[in-house]
Amino acid sequence: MPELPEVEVIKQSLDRKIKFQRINKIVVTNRNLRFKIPKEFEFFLKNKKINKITRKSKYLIFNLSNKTFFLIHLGMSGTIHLLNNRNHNNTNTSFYGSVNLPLKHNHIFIFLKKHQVVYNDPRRFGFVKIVESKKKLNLFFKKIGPEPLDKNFSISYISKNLKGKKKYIKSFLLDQKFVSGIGNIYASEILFYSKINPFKKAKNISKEEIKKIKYFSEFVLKNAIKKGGSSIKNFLNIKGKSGNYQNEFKVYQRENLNCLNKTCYGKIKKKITSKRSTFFCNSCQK
DNA sequence: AAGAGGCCCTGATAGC
DNA sequence: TGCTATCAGGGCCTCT
Repeated sequence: MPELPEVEVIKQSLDRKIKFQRINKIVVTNRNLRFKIPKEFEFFLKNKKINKITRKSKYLIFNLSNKTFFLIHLGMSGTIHLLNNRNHNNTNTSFYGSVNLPLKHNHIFIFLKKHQVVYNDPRRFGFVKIVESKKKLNLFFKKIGPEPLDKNFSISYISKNLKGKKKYIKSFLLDQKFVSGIGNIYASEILFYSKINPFKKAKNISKEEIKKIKYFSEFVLKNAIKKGGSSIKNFLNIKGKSGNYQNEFKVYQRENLNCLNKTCYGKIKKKITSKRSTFFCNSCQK
């Protein structure tokens, strides 16, 4: 579900609300996420203070008091719910008095002094990870490429990686080892702004096009963050509010509609590659 | 060895 | 109404 902007929105509000609180208790009701939650998970988190919450690509990172870390990846359908202890009675009813916690698929409950953090994930493609040191954290993220917002995502880095590659440019944008944080929605959107056909092979992407990819990757993600992320189905920030970026989509889920580029009379097409829908204008994306 | 596809899982929606 | 098929914001693993 969530790509970088949605995770960033969650990160910002979580950091504001639960920073400096201590973890009093953990309850795991289903350990079978993408990876099985290890036995020592609860012990690892108990009594640790949350110093701050950060983000790297699509991962939420809880920075804990003893220089350890706790990561959450939301997969396709994961959501975080924050319950305020003042407004509920510990029986999963409501938070902030208005939005209900889903009835099913609440797998992890983290009890803090003032709040409860609840991890919900119907499809269970998400996962959590405990990391014992900064060194191990760096090692883990070594497998993952720079974000579009990162200065390492440079023209020369992109050129070097695309060189001679037969893979479609869209697959590249989805490859987290090359660039991290972009998912299926924003890949289509970025290529539309860049006027590049998603099925163009990486080796045929020109220098000018690389510049556009770099520019619009950052542009699209930053805009999406500003709008509170995209809410397609069930993305809500921790206050239960949906994002607005879905109203800005130029191609995603706009199959057979007119191209929104004012000078173009094309229609938006949908094509599947590696089981993922790809949306594009076959007239102005060359 | 790069790159495509299968698979993990539940829920919403479309079509008959 | 009730069934079946298809599709979803992801990423790891296997096969060619």
